[in-house]
This record gives sequence, C-alpha cells and structure tokens, in this order.
Amino acid sequence: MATLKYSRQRESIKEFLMTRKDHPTADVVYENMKKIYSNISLGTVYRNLSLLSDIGEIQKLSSFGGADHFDGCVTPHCHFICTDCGQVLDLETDDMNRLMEKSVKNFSGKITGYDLRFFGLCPRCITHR
Amino acid sequence: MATLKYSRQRESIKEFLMTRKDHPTADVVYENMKKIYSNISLGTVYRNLSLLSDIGEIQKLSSFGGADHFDGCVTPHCHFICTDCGQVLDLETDDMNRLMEKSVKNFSGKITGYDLRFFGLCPRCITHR
DNA sequence: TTGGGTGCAAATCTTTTGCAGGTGT
DNA sequence: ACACCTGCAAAAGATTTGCACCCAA
Repeated sequence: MATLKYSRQRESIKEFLMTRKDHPTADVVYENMKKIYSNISLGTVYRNLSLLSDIGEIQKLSSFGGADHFDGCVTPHCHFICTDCGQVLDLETDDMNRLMEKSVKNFSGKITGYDLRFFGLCPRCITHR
Repeated sequence: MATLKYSRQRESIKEFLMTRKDHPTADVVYENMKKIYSNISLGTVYRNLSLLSDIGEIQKLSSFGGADHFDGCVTPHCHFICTDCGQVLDLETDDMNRLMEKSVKNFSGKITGYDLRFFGLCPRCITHR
C-alpha cells in the first residue's frame, strides 16, 4: 500500500467537508475549492474524496439517483433523503447496531456494516404543499 | 399524467424481472430482451425500467458503486451487498417497519419509507478466503 | 386519428485515468 | 532522488433525450 503524503488540497477538502452540515457532491466541493486553489482540477477532487473515504476519514454516500454525496462526519448515523427537493439530512436515531444484527435471519455470510436511509418529505417541503 | 398504453417490450421486461432472484442491471435486462426482440434498444429498456419503477411495479436499487440494479419484488425486504464480489442478495429479517418509525428522534418531516442495506462477505466469498 | 411507444444515435452527466511535470519527505 | 500528487484533457460508463416512424386504443 502506498505511503500517504501531505497535500494542501486534500487537507482543505477534508476541512471543508467537516464544516458542512449538508452533504455536498464532488462538484460542490470542487466549486468551493476553486475559491482557494483557483486552478485545482476536478480530477484531484475526485481522487482525494475517494482516497479520504478509503481511509475512513470521510464517508461516501452512494447515489441517491444523481451524483454521490460526501459526509465529513464518520460516526454512524442515518440519513434522510427528501423525495421532493433531494436534500440529504442527518437523522438522530436510537442506536440500531444491536437491532440490526439481531433482525437478520438465516444468513450464512458475514455482515460487517449497514446503511440505513429514510425517504419522505423534509420539513420545508411539507410546508410548501 | 400520461395514459399508460400496452407495450410488449414493457410486459416482457417486467416478467423477466419477476423470474429473477438476483437483481439485474439495465444492461443485463437489455441483453436478455435481445433474445426476444432482436432489435430492442437500450433506450427502451431504460425508459421502461424507469416507468415501471415510477408506478411501483418494480423497485430500483440505486447505485452500489456501479450501475443501478432492478428488483421485480416490491414487497419490503432488505438487501445484502457483498463487498468482495458485488453480488446483491435478498435478506430475511424480522419486520422492521415499526422499529424504524420508532427509532427516529426529533424529526419534523414526514417519513414515507426506508431502504436498508447490509454489507459484508457473501457465503461464497467467505469460503474462498 | 391521436398520443404514447420504439429504435437509433447523439448528448449528458458523473467519475476515472494516462501523462508529463510538480512537490513532500 | 523517489514516490506520491497535481492539472489537464481525454476516456469510460451509465443514463437520458431528440427525432422520425410505428402501433395500441
């Protein structure tokens, strides 16, 4: 495995993600990084997002129909996706780890993790109806 | 909303999905449809998969990293994705509907559904290690 | 007859990758 | 110096869309 070397770009990307409560796509990260590094490339953003999520410093939220979203928060939590506006929100829940393990029946594989997403209307979209 | 009109292609696509226990991608559906309609187009397959999932006759499983998968079974059930071979399996679980609703805290939006996925090694990939 | 459905091909969107030069250690 | 990292641009993969023709109702 390759040795990790410091890079300003990577540091900034990680910092940026940790300050955001929404869950930006690669493109949004790119637009924001351009404010700091005017000629950073989209490829670099993708490479670093992918690298950071590989080493577990950020979380990649795969496709809700469009582009992937990235989450600077790696402690386990669930997400809510608004079916109207597409917004991705964090959700507070009881701890579900034990629940999850116990509820699976008749499976001889090995479960190492899970991903739970809720769908519906976010507070704002409910109001607008 | 447009009136739905019969189409042989759509019927076949739905039938095909219902006979499959795995969760084929659009491309796999396309390859199999070509056996029946030698010059069916990929666009038609995508249009119908999208239409069928809009009206709730099939289920679209968005991106596990690659192409979307489609499930002819619409009764609620969880999925397992093998992190080694990428296979998607159905999983038997306790009924989780009530569990899910109860576990969410402090959320003022409206939850209408959820999607639960487990990750790990499938039985076959465990053996090969 | 009319509006949805189809095949075909081009376009779009997202993400990955090859390459030559730059930079951290 | 060596290996990783970057910008750039091209490529790749998945899905959507415009168009002219076809077919179910």
